[in-house]
Amino acid sequence: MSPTQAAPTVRYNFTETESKWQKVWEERQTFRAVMDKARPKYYVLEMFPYPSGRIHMGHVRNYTQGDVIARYKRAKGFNVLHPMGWDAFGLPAENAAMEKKVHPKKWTYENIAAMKKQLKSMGLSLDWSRELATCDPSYYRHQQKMFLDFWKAGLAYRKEAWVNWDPVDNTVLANEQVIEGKGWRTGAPVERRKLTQWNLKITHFADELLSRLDTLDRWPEKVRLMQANWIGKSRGARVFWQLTDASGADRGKLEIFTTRPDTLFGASFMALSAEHPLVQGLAPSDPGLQHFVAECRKTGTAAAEVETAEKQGYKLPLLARHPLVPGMTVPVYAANFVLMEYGTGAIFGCPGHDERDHEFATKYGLPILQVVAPADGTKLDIAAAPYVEDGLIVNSEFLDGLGVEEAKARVIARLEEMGVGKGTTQYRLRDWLVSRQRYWGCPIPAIHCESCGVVPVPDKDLPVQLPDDVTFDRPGNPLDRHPTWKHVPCPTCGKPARRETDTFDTFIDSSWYFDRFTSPHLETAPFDRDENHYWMPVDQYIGGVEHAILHLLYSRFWTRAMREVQMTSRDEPFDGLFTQGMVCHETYRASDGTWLTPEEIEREGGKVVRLSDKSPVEVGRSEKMSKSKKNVVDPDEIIRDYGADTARWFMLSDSPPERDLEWTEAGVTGAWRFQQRLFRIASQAIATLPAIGTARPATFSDAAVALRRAAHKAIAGLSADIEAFHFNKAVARLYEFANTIDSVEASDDSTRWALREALEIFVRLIGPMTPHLAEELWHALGHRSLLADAPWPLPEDALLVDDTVTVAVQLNGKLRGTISLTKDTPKEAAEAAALALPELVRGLDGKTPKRVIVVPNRIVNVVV
RNA sequence: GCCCCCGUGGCGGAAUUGGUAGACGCCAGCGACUUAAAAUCGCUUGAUCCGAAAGGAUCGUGCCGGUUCGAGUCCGGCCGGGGGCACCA
Repeated sequence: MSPTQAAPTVRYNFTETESKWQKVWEERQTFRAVMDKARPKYYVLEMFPYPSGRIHMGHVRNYTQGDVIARYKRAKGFNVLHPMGWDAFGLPAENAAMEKKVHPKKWTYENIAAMKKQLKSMGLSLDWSRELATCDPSYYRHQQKMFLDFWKAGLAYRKEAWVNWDPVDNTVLANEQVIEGKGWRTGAPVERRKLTQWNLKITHFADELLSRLDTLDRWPEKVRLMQANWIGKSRGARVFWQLTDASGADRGKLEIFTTRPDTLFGASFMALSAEHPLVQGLAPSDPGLQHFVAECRKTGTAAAEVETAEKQGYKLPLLARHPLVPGMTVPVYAANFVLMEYGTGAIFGCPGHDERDHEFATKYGLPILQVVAPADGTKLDIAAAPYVEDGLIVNSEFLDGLGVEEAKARVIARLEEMGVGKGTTQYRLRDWLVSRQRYWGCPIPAIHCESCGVVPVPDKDLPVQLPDDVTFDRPGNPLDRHPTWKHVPCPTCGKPARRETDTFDTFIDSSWYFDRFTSPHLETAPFDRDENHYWMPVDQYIGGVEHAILHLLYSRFWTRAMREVQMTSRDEPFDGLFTQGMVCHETYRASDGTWLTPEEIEREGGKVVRLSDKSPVEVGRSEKMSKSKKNVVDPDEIIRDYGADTARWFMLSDSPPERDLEWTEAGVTGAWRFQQRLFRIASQAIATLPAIGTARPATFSDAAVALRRAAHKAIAGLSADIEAFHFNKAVARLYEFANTIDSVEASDDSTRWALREALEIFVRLIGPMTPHLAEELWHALGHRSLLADAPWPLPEDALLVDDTVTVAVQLNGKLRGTISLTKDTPKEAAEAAALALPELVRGLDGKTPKRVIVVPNRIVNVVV
């Protein structure tokens, strides 16, 4: 297109334009979701943020992806629910209270206000009327009620157990929140403490949580695998061993769990956890054992420690009678490598076929028996190394000659017959420990009474509200030391009693917020059944992979718990899940080793130097943006300098959304230039376009047809890309389409008509990604309605297929050239055309083809 | 240790079911416009070799091997990077 003479450079004023359209969307309540059973719904949700104070680039990426889906589905005619809220309870608020002397509530709500403003500047198609914060009593009162229902149904219980204690946050942690022996937030090595704590019975659903993973076909394989491993199902057997003391007197039964009952004839000792009740019972009268138990407790659970820790045992004054070999007894040990939490806290040692047992037996001079032999007859030195592979059973009476799997079945049958064992399934998953000794969380609605025990808070007294007047001048739980809050009469007998001062793990808050979004203002129940039934499940959930186990498993559990108490009939909360990658940036280090922010450096030639004194800077690899490495870029500044559309466009370009994205200055300016270029192309073209609604020409010029093909193919391609979360490909496709539009010479009426069509399509296609620019251009094209309300364009099928195709011609699989053929040219004709290709003739060098393979519309391969 | 994922130009990355490897973008280089710069526009850009040029040849998707008319894609074995779990019996 020829620019008008001396045309001033058209500049797109994003600041003005973006706030203009944001205001229009807000005034018209464009994105407000209302239940309409006549229309298909689509629920798009991004994991809601913790109100830390400012949004970061990870949020920008997450919400941009969600917004593309939401706006696209909306244009496709779905009734879209796209809400936003705040995961507002949690420790940072308490830490701020201690450091900055500001109340957690004030701190949290100020952060929410600041972040809401930031999110609004991104131009997200959110229904803000459904906003919620989990720290609001109007939210957590329902949570307390649900917990009481679960308690009544036997899904919540109190138990004394060895638990993980985070010494920095001064609270217990659930198993899922201990990563490599360290607290998930603090990174401090966790300690073992024996405490009575509230638990939710997630293990009740272990099998279902595992088997239903197979049906979640719109979840990443990786997440399903991680959950499956976490649940950790093992088939095996429980075996009962009769215990005696040295004199042969009966000392009761010992139950062990094993996944290798086939090796039972190889048993040479029993090992019990130091926390096993039997050991605990013997310890008081045995100072040596007491000392051993104390030593075991000291050993941490950190990976490095566990790896290097030597196997230790303490021989108990007991013998165990082999259930299948009359007269045979084995010694019984307390051992440091047996976990109380798994199985029965006791194992039988088979050193011939287990690494750990082998190490233990070698150390204590216990017999090492071979009961499995390699199927190929290879002789083994079983004293030197255990044999853990598959093979045939030997030295095992009725099991001899059987394969491992068959032997397992046979021995279980025999154990059951004799009443000394049974086949069982064991899970690695433990119940969810939900008590936290912290203030800024949802109070657990229970009351401890000396005579009545632990009693639920009556419904009429809900919600149990957090008191505001608390102090943070000392470590520990402010609720516990509050002068009056915990002192209440027992609801059952009326005598003085004590309120539970622990609060819930904040992962409970996030286990049902998606349900609450379906009727966020309902006071009488967590949600309206009808609304919930219409909107749920979440059709597309988007968030970080770091919640693969934690939040996503807890939410799946909570949904089932609600089903158990008849609140819903649903099994699964999230139909589709997408896990986005992190936002990374190069790291910079000054010569003195301190980290520098991207603003503190500059590039001079090929060198990177410090802005302040031009000293050299060491450029490190790209890592996740983090305050400690200072490699952060503030979304606010990007939006101010380049606009929300540029930030969004860059987030979607280049990197596939599930992979990590490297944030670069060059990438952002590139995205910005494209916004400007688009605006220019469109603005210049619009002057030459026929008026809106001009009748479609009867015939099209070749140029017009080519443009129309490009436009309609772009619709089909882009739709497919968005549905598949291939945003980077969608962006590339839009670049190509823009290049095509830019190169058009609109020299006749049909081409000008096609150009308007192409621009209108283009603007609608970029709508989900750069909504402000798209809305502005839509308006400039002459539309009076909002692009946000415009339907997605429909491609004309006839324009999606080409009438000529380029076919590759190969000689022995190597490309010699290409030929242009009409689509669906018969094989014979294609072969003839290929054989006539000069490059092929030259390559053939007079030889006769032995065979010609023709793949229609694709390739002709000539073999000699 | 066990389980899983990923290795494609200077970079981010494309490439239906095996069928023209490198789309699109970034960076870089050259040129146009300009007094100049910025902005913008145009061209070049996997490697090596032959040729003045047009053009041509060979190699090339981490490495080795296999299946196939044909392999980035499938199979086997290595090497490298990342993630999850971890004394789970």
